[in-house]
Amino acid sequence: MTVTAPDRFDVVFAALSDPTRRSIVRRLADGEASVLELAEPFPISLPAISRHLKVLEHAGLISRGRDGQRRPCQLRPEPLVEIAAWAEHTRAAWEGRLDRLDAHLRRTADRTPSPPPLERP
Amino acid sequence: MTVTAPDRFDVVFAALSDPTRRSIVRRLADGEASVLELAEPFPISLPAISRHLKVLEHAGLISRGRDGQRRPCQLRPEPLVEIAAWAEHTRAAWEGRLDRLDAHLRRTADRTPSPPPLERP
DNA sequence: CAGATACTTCACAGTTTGGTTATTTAACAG
DNA sequence: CTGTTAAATAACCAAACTGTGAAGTATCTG
Repeated sequence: MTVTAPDRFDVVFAALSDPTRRSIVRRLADGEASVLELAEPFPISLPAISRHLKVLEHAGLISRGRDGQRRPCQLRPEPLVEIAAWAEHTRAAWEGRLDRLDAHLRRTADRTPSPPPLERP
Repeated sequence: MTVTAPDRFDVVFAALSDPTRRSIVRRLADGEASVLELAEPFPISLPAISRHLKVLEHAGLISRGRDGQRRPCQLRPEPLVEIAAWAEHTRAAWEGRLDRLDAHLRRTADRTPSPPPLERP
């Protein structure tokens, strides 16, 4: 049983690759907001915002409610946690490599005064 | 001076939005590899891999050396750290919100048996 | 009912992306 | 120099993405 969903990563990373959408996500971290409120800072049309929101929703990064004629958006942090874990896990695997561990030990374990970068003629 | 580069996030998230490229990144976490070695698991052409690698390089996720006629690729973990930090920071901001803190306290602090969702006729 | 407000959906245009095959460059092996 | 291997580049194509303005839907307001 996998802890992380199969391939929502595709759509989550894709969703976050757009600056407008990242900005919206950051905005929603401060609390829910309506579509118009979210659109306000951006110089693009409302339909464009609407589609950005659909992308974010499809990625599981937001959920939308209904409050009268407004459709308030809420951040859903789970995908953020998942991608952070993925990135961290990958970095950790990289850091755990023997060769790099080796290099790291060489740099830190003894106090040899940092071997000069082997100047070439 | 900013620690994180201005908008490499666009290109980093975009780079990671492709499953082939994520797979390559994971592979490189286990150590450097040549283009042919990286291409081996995938059913796509070598030029396609080459372009994937260019995308990853442009995102700062890999660097490439030269060893004879091979061009070994190496993972560069910095962007991974940056996006993990971004995601975590965003999640932390969300979690820090008063309303959610409030809700959280209501759920945990006292032991009221979860008020039924206010059924509507 | 007739607006007005808050969005969403539609139809279209320009750009980007991910793949292909064919060609080219670089380094090694005889 | 010749051939082979590793990889990059060029030219092209179909699909997906991001924007637009116009029209449609849903909810409040009078």
